[in-house]
Amino acid sequence: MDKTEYQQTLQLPKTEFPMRANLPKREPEMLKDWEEQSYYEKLQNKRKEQGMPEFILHDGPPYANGHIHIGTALNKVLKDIVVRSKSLEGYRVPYVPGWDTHGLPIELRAIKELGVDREKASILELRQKCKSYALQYMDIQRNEFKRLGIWGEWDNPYLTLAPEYEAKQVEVFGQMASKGFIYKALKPVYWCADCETALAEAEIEYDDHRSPSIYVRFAVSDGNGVLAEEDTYFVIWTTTPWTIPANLAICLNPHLDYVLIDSDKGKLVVAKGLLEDFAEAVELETYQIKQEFTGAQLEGIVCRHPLYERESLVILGDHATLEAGTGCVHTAPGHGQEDYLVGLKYDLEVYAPVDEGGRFTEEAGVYQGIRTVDANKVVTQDLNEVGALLKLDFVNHSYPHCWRCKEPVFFRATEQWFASLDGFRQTMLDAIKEVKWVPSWGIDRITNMVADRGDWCISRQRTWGVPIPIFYCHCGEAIIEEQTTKSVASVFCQEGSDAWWTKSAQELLPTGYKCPKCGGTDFSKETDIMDVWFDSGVSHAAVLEQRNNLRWPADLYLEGSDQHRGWFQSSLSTSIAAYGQAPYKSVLTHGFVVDGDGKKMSKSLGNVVEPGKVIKQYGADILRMWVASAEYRGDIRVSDDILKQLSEAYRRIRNTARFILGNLQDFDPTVDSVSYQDMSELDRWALMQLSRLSKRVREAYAKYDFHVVYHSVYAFCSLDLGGFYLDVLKDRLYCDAKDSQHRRSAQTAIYLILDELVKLISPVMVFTADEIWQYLPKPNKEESVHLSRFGQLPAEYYDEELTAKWGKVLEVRRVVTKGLEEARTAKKIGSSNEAMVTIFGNEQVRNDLSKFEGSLEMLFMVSQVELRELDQALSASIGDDKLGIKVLVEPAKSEKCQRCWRLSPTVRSTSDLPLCQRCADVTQN
RNA sequence: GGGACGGUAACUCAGUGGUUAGAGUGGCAGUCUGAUACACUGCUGGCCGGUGGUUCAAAUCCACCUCGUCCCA
Repeated sequence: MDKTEYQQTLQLPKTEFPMRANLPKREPEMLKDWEEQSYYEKLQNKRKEQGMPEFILHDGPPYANGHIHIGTALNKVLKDIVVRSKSLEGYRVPYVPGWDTHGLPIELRAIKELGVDREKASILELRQKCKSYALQYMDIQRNEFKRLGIWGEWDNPYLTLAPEYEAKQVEVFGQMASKGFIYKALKPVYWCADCETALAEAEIEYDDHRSPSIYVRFAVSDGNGVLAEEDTYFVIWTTTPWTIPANLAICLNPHLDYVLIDSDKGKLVVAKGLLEDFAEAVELETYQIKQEFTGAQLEGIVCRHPLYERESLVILGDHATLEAGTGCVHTAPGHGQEDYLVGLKYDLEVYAPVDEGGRFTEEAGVYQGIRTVDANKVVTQDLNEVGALLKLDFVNHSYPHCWRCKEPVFFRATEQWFASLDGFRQTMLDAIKEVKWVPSWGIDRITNMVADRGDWCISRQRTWGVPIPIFYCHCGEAIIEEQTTKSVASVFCQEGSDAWWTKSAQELLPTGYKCPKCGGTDFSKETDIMDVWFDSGVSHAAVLEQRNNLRWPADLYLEGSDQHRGWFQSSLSTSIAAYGQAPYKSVLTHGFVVDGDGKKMSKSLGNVVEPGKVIKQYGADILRMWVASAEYRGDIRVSDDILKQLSEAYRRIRNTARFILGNLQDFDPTVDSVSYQDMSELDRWALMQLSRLSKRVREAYAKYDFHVVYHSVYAFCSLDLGGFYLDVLKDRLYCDAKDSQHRRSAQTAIYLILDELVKLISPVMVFTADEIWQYLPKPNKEESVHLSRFGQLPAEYYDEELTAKWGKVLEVRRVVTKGLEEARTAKKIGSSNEAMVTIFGNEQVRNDLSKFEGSLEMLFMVSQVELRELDQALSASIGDDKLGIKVLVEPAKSEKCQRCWRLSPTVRSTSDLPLCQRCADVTQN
C-alpha cells in the first residue's frame, strides 16, 4: 500500500458546510426562507403553546425619515439579541417594531416635495403627502432592519399615524386633561421664525452665534426717595437688542451690592462686583462711587423706557448675578423664561410684540414689520440716537438653534397648551425609584431631569400631527371633557386624525352636545397639533395596552442614553399622568457609535460608517458580532480595522463548527453516542469546559453583557478547542477504528459541544448559527436553531475536579510546546510527532503527571514521553522553575507509521507493513 | 459654562487595594499540508490618559487636570 491508500483507511473530515461564508449573498437567501416559513410567527405560537411566560421589550420608534444609520442598527441589533436570548431561555418574546411618523421634519420635506406654499396647499393635501412620505421611509427602514436579521412583527408594526394609535393618544390626552394636568397659558417658548412654530426643548440644539452686545442706560423717572431723578440711570447689558422694545423691567439681585457712580457718561447704577469690568467695557474715562445700596433697597424705583413713553420697573430676582453684564438685568417677560417667571411676581404683562414669522407687530410702533434678526441693528441705532447706548460690541457665544432648519431661535410668548409637570412630578420621582436602570447611573440622570424640567409645552402650530382635541365655544370656553375626547377618539379610530379637518366640530362632538358653561352649540376647533414627543410618549398605551399579545407595563425599554431626556421621559410623563405608574420595569441604555479614534461621526469629517456598506462588504452577522463584541454602555467604536478583526474572529468560529461537522459525517447521535460514564476522560474534560462556557454565556445574556458572550465563545473556540482539544482529538477521530468507543466518545463530545455552541451564538450570529444548525446531525431538531431552547446540560458534566486535574497537565504542556518550538527552530524536528520528550519534574509534577501515564504522548502530540526526576535534568533542557520541571526534546528514534504518522516502536511489530500496532489492528479489521 | 459617563498593548476586552498587569486579534518568525484561501507553535508588544494625594502597598481609593461622548445652558 502506498501513502494515498492508507489515507483512504482514515476517517478524514468531510462536510458540505462551506468554509467560505459568503454572507452578503447567503444571508438574503436565508432571510427569504425564514420569511416563507414564517419562523417568527412559528416561534411565537410555539412558546404560547408551551405556556411560557412573556418578556415584553417595547420598541422605541425611530423617526420615519431617511435611511437607518449605524446607531439605529446598533440599537435594533441589541434588541434582537435580547429577544432571541430570552426566547432561547424559553420566554415568549413578541417584538412589535414601531415608527414615529408625525412631526416637523417630515412636514418640511413634504412641503418641499409638493413644491407649493404652505399657505396655498390644502391641509389635507399636505397631510396626505406627509403620510405617504412617512410610509415610504417606514418601508425603506423596515427592509433595512429585516436585512440585519431582526425578527419581529414586520407585517404589523405600530405607527403613530395609525387611526387606532391616534385615537388612543387622544384618549390619553383626555385623561391627563381630566386630571387637571393640561392648561393653556401665554408663556415664552422657544420659537423658530423660519419654521413658524414653537419648539420643545428637545428640538433645540446649541451652536456658536455672533451677537451684538450692548450696554444701555435707563433714566430714573421716579427714584422712590432713594435715588435722585436727575441724570441718573440704571445700566443693563444684553445680547438681544431687539428685545429692548419689549422691556418692562430691570431686575436686580436683592442680596448683591450696587453702586451709584458719577462718571463722564452720567450717574450710573451697576452691581459693585462688576463695576471695574463695566467701566472698562464701556470705556469710562472717569468715575467715582457716590453711594452704595443693596439690590433690595432699590426695588420699586421706576425708569423710563428709552424708546417708548413707558415705564420700566426696578424689580428683584435671584437670577441677576455677577456672571456677566452689570447685575441689572433687562427684563422682557414675553421673551425670556426667567423674565417671564419674575414678571409673574410683579404682575407684569407677558408682552411679546412679535408675530409667528418673527416680525414686529403693530404694538411695536415704528418697528412694525421688521424682522427681529434685522431689528438688532435698527434698535441699537435708535438707542444711540436717544443717547441711551453706552457701548456696542460683538460676542461669539453658544446660542440655541432650531434642530431642523438650523436657524437661531428666540423666546416668544404665545398661547400654548401645557402639561403641568408640577401636577405629577413627585409621582414620577417616586416611580423612577421602582424602575431598574441599567447602567445604574441612569437613575440619577433621569431623576435630575425630571426634577428640573419645566412644564411641557405640547402645542405645535403645524399641520402634520395629531390635533389637540379641544373645542372652543362661542362664549370663549375651552372644552375638553371625557365625553368629548371619547367622541373624538372614536371618530379618529375609524377615520384617522384627518377627520379633525374633514369634519365640523358638531360632527366630532357627541350628538346634541352643549357648552357646559353657556349651553351654546356653536363650536370651533383648536388649530394646534401635539408635540411629536407626545405621540411616541403614549406608545405604551397605544401599543402595549391595545395589542393582546403584549402587556403593560413593559419589562424593558432599550435605547440610547440620550433618551433619558427623550422617550424615557415622555413615556414616563404620560404614563404617570394618565395611569400613575411607570410604563417600564427596567430601562437599559447604550452609548453612541463613534469612529476608530473615538470621534463622533459626521458627514463633514467623512468618518461615517454606513450599515448598508458593512452588510454588503462583510454581512449582517459581522455587523451583529460588532454589536456583541462591544462594551456598549460607553461609546462604541467602529472602523474598517475593527470590522476586519471581527471577520477574522468570525472565520475562526465558523471553521471550528465546520471541523466538527466534518468529523460528525458518520455520526448518528441516536445509535453512536457514548454514555458519559463510558467517555474518555479528556472528552469529559471538554464537556466540563463546555458547561463552564454555557453557564458563563447564559449569565452574560441575562445581564445583557453581550461582549462577555462574544469573548467567551471566541476564547473557547480558539483556546480550549482549536489550541488543544480538537488538535489532540484528530488522531482518535481520523485513525482509530470507525466504530471504536474511543472514536465514538470523541464524536459524542464534539457533537454535544456544537449542539450547545450553536445555540449560544445564535442570538448574535443569527445566519451562521442557523446555517450550522441545518448541518448538525441532530435527531428531531427544530426547523431552525431560533426555534430551539437552551437545554440544561447534565449536572454531571460540571466536574470541577477534572478542570483542576487537567489544568496541571495543560501547564506542563505549555512548557513542552515551548521545548518543541525550540527543537524545531534548531531543525531537530519538524512536526511534533517526530519528537521524543523527557520531562524532569519534582515529586509534585511527577505525581500529577503519573495520572496521565500512557496518554501524555497523545496530549502533547509527540511520539514518546518519559518522566524522570528533576535533579537528573540535563543542561540542554528548557524549564519552568515555578512549575518545577525541565523538558528535553530529542528526535524520536522509532520508525514512522505510514498511516497515523506517529513514530512508534510498535511499527512493523505485527507485520511487515510500516504500521504501528494500532493502525495494523484497525486496517486488518 | 454645568452635569453624567468613559480613557488598560496597534484593535476588541479581562482585571476594583496585595507577586513581575492578563486573553485573543494584529505584527514578526516558524511548523504542518489529513480543518488546506485551513490549522498549530513561539516571539513581539503596556509611564493602566496626566499630575498630586491617601496607604506598608494604587490600574484599582480621593482631588485636580486633560481628551472623548451624551445631556443641559
